[in-house]
Formats: sequence, structure tokens, C-alpha cells
Amino acid sequence: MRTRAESKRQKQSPGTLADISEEAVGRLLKRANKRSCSGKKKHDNISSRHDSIDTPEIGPNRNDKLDVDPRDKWNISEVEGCNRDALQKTAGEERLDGGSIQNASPENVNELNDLDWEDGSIPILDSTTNLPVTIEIGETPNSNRRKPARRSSAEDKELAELVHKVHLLCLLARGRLIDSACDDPLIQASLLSLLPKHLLNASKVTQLTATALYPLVHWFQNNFHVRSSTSAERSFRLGLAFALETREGTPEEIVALSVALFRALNLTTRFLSILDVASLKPDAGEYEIFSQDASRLSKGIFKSSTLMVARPNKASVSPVKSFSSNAIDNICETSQRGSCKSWDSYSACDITQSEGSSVAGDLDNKMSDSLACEAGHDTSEGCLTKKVQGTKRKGDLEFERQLEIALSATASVTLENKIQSNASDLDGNSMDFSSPLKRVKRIVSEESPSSQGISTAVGSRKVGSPLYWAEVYCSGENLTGKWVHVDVVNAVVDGEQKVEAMAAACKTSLRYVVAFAGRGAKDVTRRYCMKWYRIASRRVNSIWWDAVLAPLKELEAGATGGMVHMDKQQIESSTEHEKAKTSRELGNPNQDVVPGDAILHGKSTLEVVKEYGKKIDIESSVNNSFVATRSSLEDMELETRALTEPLPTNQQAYRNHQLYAIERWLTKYQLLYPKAPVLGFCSGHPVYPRSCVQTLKTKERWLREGLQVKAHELPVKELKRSVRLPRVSDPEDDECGGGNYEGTIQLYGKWQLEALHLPRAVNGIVPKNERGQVEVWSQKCLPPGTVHLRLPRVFYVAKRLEIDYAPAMVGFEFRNGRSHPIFDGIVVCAEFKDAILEAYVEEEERREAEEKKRNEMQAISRWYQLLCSIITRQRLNNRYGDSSLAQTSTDIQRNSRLCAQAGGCDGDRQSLVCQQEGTHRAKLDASSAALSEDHEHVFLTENQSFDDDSLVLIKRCHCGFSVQVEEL
DNA sequence: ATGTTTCATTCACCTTTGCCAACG
DNA sequence: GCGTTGGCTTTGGTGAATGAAACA
Repeated sequence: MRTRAESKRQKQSPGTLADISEEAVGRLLKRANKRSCSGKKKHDNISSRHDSIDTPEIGPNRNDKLDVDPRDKWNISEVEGCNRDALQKTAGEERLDGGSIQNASPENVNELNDLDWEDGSIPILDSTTNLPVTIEIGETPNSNRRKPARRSSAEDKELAELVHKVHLLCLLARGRLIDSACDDPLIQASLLSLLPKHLLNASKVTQLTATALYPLVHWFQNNFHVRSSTSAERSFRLGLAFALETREGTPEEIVALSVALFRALNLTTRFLSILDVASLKPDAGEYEIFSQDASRLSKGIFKSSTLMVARPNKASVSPVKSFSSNAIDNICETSQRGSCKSWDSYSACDITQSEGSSVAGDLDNKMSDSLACEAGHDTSEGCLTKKVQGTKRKGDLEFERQLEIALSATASVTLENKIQSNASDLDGNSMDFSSPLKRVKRIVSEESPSSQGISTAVGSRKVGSPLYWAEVYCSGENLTGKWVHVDVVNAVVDGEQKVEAMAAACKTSLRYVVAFAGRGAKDVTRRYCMKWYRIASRRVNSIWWDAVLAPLKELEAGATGGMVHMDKQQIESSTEHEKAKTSRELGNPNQDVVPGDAILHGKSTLEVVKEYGKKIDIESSVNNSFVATRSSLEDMELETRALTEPLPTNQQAYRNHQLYAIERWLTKYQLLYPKAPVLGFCSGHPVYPRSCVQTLKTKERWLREGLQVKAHELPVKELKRSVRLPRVSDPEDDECGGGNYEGTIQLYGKWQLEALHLPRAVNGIVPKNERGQVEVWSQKCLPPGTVHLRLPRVFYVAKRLEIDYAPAMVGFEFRNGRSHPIFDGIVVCAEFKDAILEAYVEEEERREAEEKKRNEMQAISRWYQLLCSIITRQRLNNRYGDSSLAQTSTDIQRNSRLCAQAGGCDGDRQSLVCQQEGTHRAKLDASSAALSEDHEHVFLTENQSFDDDSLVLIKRCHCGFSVQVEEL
């Protein structure tokens, strides 16, 4: 339990952006590598699976629907991501090799059996003939009856989270890159040179308002157009220059140009982007990645050909790719390309990029491949492998079918998009404020009569979704100044409330809206997202995210900073204005919102401001006026929005809502206290602030937190105990009754508690529980006057000194289906602490000395045993072995003498190793040794040498005999 | 057609204080 | 005879998350 908590803490520990980034990427790569190893093991299985899928004639009963276990999909995608070459080889070669289920190992067969193959009728196959095989498919493609999908494991979730984080970091980096390109003086100067003279005055207004921006935006929209995609690869800065020259570019470039223009006009401007990241949840990725890429085909955060990183090797590991391949998991990746002609023509319209142009390029290639297969589904037999549909939603299938129709009927949606935008130019309809959704619908209705019904389907994808816009600081707005939303692509000014609806219409998730300026970034999602509860669970852990953004936020504040002077009344009126606006916007006939301050859960605006003022750098002066930075004011505004979120209209939203709760969704360990104020009603259920939801615990649980229930407090809630009570004296009862289910669990709330008062230790006696222990969950649980000594073997000392002590129980370990207490050290009265520690040190020294001595004795004894066995061996060799060894007999005697010494010379803490110095040497010296049998060796100091590495001292006698002495 | 609610299912987390035979 | 060691039965209830069907 502790370990888990620690790891959580670790996860949340803030660091520098580089650290965080490195950690996330490192962990991801580690995981990818780890998985690639396990992936390799499964490689054969997977390729067999591919083969079996690709070769229906020899595989088991086929159906057009194949439910693949999400885990299997992960594995496939991982192998793809980690070793694409290998997979391609597998997909290609093994098919040629006749790789099939027949070749599969029994293990593979088992795994294949595990797949949910469905029955279909197969005609009897004559293996000798090569006749085409017809498979009767039992079900129509539409009847995608779902097999209960296996839920993602914790490991999958962790990986998805890592991918999500890495993707976020990548998009943050991308945003910073664009932001810095917007500061390019050359681009800014070029833009200014294009601007008509009368528009140059925009910057000279002292109190800038949103209306003042309209002419600029209109001019910009008239002069710069969105191009569907770029075919050339270039850096973003070059791309921007190119877009400036041709006056058309990707939405990203167009918005960046607008930011550059505003900045050139000395307007404080930020570049905003929706970070449309991979899903935080494993299985949701399929849909989301698909749709993201669909959007990028036309709009393109990655689609733009900018190289964010150096061109990767094709075979390199790409976690993002691996993830996306999970999303699409396209089995016809390599084999079906040729058959997907319909998309090829589409890709000729420079929609896709060249292979391996970048990680992002790969993403889109994959995307286009998958789309190709889908597009060619009806017409091409080759694309029979579109089997992952089983896990797709009905809406997705519907969309895919309609997309097919659309693609066959029209060249491409994106082209039309372009045509349409051109058309609108020709019309001179510069005041077109229609939303992307409307535009898409119009394209379809005007230009594609054959593709009836496509409008909603295409519109329901992310095509046309606003992913980028600018924010200009208008000091003349809203008393204290305001960041005004400016979307030059859709020609919308001050339309922050429209963004969510527009994005929702295009199925873009508004999870992260980040503003970039001065190479920094700030999360401003709150300004654009009115239904926070919908995205909260799909955002990454806020502690991590805040830590990542902290350094960037400072940079951003530095770049957009400026001081704002205002007085108390201004704050009041400005926030009231905001509040009123919010209530107006969110007025809902189905819900009775309690007027007034209920929406702020009883806090007045000034309170919120003051509360927040503690956190931010608002300087209060004597005359009740404030000087605040723009950044801190914005923080305040966003915080206010966070606290004034409208009440959701559906009950489900209250389950995990951060601000509100309804009684219905409380768990059995929760209670509303106090049961007021009622903020409103949802379907007749009163809505309370989340802060009123109290977690209840048992007395014992509170005890762990160093709290105890006050005297005379009754439990606020009693639950039926359903846990089996411990076996009573008669075990037969248990068998007959099947367990005792009785008693209640008494729960108490926080308000019923007080600090723990444990009996004080008196006369050196430690107060213990009924088991003779002290439960040390925290320092608060220690009886007064006692200390916890977490030292191993310390209880021996206490016992020896006859001091009263209690074993300290610090937790439980669940082992063998049973809980076992974990003890760590002892609890003793504080007055004995020093005495025990002193004795402990002595005791430990003594113990260490004893242990050392024992080790030495053991070492000597072992050396002795070893040498004796060598001697015995040599003696045996001498007597029974080869005669050539006879000459060693004299050495044996020497050795035995030395061994005798070794056994006895423990005084100098050395053990002697008798060794001949190489056999050849021994042989050379054999004669001389034989001559001087009675010679007594003398080891002179000048003849000895010491080897530093092995710590061996070699002593030599003048007769040539040497002894190695090893220091212990 | 879309959004919401209800219900069933699955998974992961929390639970939480021996016994007995073999051996030295 | 006594103390120590290590293996043994790997629980089962609960809530959260999820998806499908029903319903609005």
C-alpha cells in the first residue's frame, strides 16, 4: 500500500519541463522496449494471425467480422510500432512462405482458438486443385453484434497515459515553435507592408475593443485563404513565409500569420491551439485517433509538413505511431495497398505525404491506408480485412460508409472546402460568419447531390473544427481589459462561447486549449469550455499538467504581462458582469437554478477575488485600489469560471462532478453534511455543493489518522456488516451456517472527531492494545511519552535492559489469503530512548565484531577444507595417477606444512594460499626442489610483490617457491 | 436521431492479527 | 521437549467503470 502511495507521489512530483518530458518519454520508451521484447515472443503468433486473416481459404471459419481482443490489438500495434520492418517482412515473407495456421506452433493454434471465430459455412476444399474459394458469410457487415469487449488492464491504461502525456508534450513543443515563428520580424514586416494604410491605425487606439478588430480580420480573411494541405516538406517558418507569399496555407499557418500581423501592430496577441491529443483511456483511442487524423487530413496539426523533429528512420520506434496503429490496427497495411485504388487517386491530390516523411507523416499515411481500405471495402475484395469494425461504434460505421460514398462521388471534401472558400471570395462574401459545420453542410448540399445524407456524417467528424485561433488583449473591453478570441479562418471575433459548440459539432474534444506567447504557454481551457465535467476525466492528472506548464506559464506571463489598475468596485462589477453573463448563457428550462450567489456556492464575488488574491500577486494599496498583472487577472477570471460552472442537466454528470453533487450518487461511505445549500435541482434531485459531501469512516479508520470520535457522538450511519466474521469457537457452526453475517459497521464523520487522546505512558510502562502491541500508523498514534524506535533487533536490547516495550505494528501484508501484521521496531517510553540507543550501538558493534569473527573463522575453515582436499587429491594422484606427477610429492609436503600454518595463523588475519606459480615454473623448478627437499623457505621482503587489483601479496623464496597471501 | 437513464457485467481494490509439520 | 522455520487454501465483498438496451 505504501509503495503505491509513494509511486503516486513520485508521479506527481514536479520538476523542470525537461525533466518531466524526459521522464515521460523515457518511461514510454522503456515500456515500448519492454513490450517489444514480449512482442517478439508473440511475434510469430501475431504474424500467424495476420496470415490466417489474409488467407481465408486455409484459415478457420471466417466471418467478415472479427472481434479482436483489445490486448491483442495492443500487441499488434506495438510490434508494428517497435519493429515495423520486421512486421512488414513478416507480413510479406511469411505469406510467401505459406505461413499459415498450419505452420503455427501449438501455442499459436491455441491463441488462434482463443480468438472469437464465428461459424460460417465452408465448402469442402480440394487441396489438390487451386480453385477459387467462396466463403459464405453468415452475417451482413451491418450486423456487428458485439462480443463483450475485454476491459483494458492497468498496464494498458498506464501506456495510454504515457502516450497521452508524450503527445501533450509534443503538441506543446509544436505550439511554442509556431509561437516563435510568429515573432519573426521579416514575416511581421512583410505583413505590415501588405496592410492597407487605413488599417495601420488599429494599433494606435488607446482603448482597444473587439469591434476595432473587425476590419483587420475582414481584410485578413479576404487576403489569406485556407489551403487543404501542403505537399512540400519545410520548416514551419519557411512554410509560413510560403503561405505569406502565396497567400494561402493550412489553418495553422493562416492563424499564425494573423498572430504575426497582430503582433506587428503592437497588439498583445497569443496563438491558441486545441491540443487534440491521443486519448487518456486505452480503448477510446481507436475512435479518437481516427477522427483526429481525419481532421488533420484537412486541417492538420501534424499534417502540415513541418518537421518538428529530425526525419526519423523508417524502422525507428515511434510510440505515437504504435499508438495510432492501435487505433486503426489495419491488417491490410502492407498487403492491401495495391487494391485500394480509390484512395490512391485521392492521395494523388496531395493529401497524403511521402512515406516516412515524419512520424506525423506516418500517422497520416496509416490513416490514408486505413481509409483506403475502408473506401475500397465494397468494391475491392482485397479489403476483406477490415475486421476491427467489431469494436467500432455504429456511428463510425455509418460515417465510414458515407465517406466511401462521398469519396467516390466527389474528388475530396477538402478540395471542395477549398473551392468553397474560393467561391466565397469570388462572391465577395467577406462577412461570412457561418460556422464550419454550416460550411460543410453547404458544400455538400451545393456540390454533391449524389452524396445525400453525407452532410451530418461528415459534419459529425472533425472536418472544419476550429483548432487554432488568436487571442488579442483588448484593454478597452470589460473594464479591466480582456483577451478577445479572434478566429481569422472562420472570421469570428469575440466568439469564445461559440468555440465549444463548433468543436462539438465537429466532434473535436476541447480537452486542452493552450495559449502560446513569448515561447511560453498557458492553459485557458476554462475560458472556452463551459461543460468542464465532460472533459475533466479525459484530462491528464492536473498536478502533472500544472508542473509541466508552470515554467511555460511564467514565460507567457512575461510576454503578455502588463499592469492593470482597478479599484474594488471595478472588480465587483466586472466579476458580477461575468457571472450574469454565464447565468444568461446557461439558462436552462429543465433546471431551476437558484438565483444569486447559489451559483458561487454562497461565496460573494469579492470573497472569491480576495481568496484568489492571496494566491496571486495583487497588490492592495491604501485607497482600496489594486494593481494586478494581466496574467493574474486572467488567472482570477479562469478560477472564477471554475467556481461558477453551470449545473449539468443530466444526473450522470453529478457522479464525479468536482463542484456539485446529488444525494443519489453518493457512495455508502459518503454523507451530505451540512445538507445545505441547495444550489438547484436536476430532475427533481436537489443539487448540493461537492464540499458538503463528507467521507465517513469507522472509529478504527479514523484512529489511523490520529483522530478519535468525541464522547457521546453517535454514528451518523450504520451499514450492515457483510464480511464474514472470524470463526467462532465451534467451527461446525461455520460449515452449517455458511458464515456469520451479523453486526453493523458504525460510521462517523469528520465533524464528530477530535485529536487522539491516548493514555500516557506512566512509570516506564508503555500503554498497549489488547494484543500487547502499539499500532503505529503515524506519529499521531504514539501514546504520549513514548517513542518509536525503528531499528532492527532493538527489542533484544530492551529485553536485555529489562525495559518495558511494545512491538510497533506498522501495517498489514496480505499473504496466502490472509492478513499478516508487519512489525517494525518497538515503542518505548521516551526516557529510555537514549539508554536503549546507546546500548543498541554497543550491541550492534559487538554483534558486528562477532559476525566478522565468525565470518573469518568460517573463511579459514573453508580454506583449510579446500587445501586439505587439494592435498588429498594430489596424494592420490601421486600414488595412483600418472608418474609425471610424482615430482610434486615434495610440494605436497610443503603445502601440507603451509596448510598447517594456515590453520593456525589466524593471529595475523591472513589466510595463506599455497600455490605453485604456474605449472611450467613448477616443472622447471622440480629438479632444484627435489634437490633441496629439506630446504626451509625464506620469504624476504624485497622479493615480495603486491597486486593492487586482487589484493594478493606474492611472497617468494629464493628457491623459486612462491606463496600468495590474500588480505581478508 | 440523439441524449439520457437503467441495468448487468467486469475488474481492481480492499480486506487486515494462523496453523501445523518438519527440523534442529 | 521446545523453539524455529517455512509452506499452505491464494478470500471474497465492494465500488467504479463500462457498455448495451430501453427510454425520453
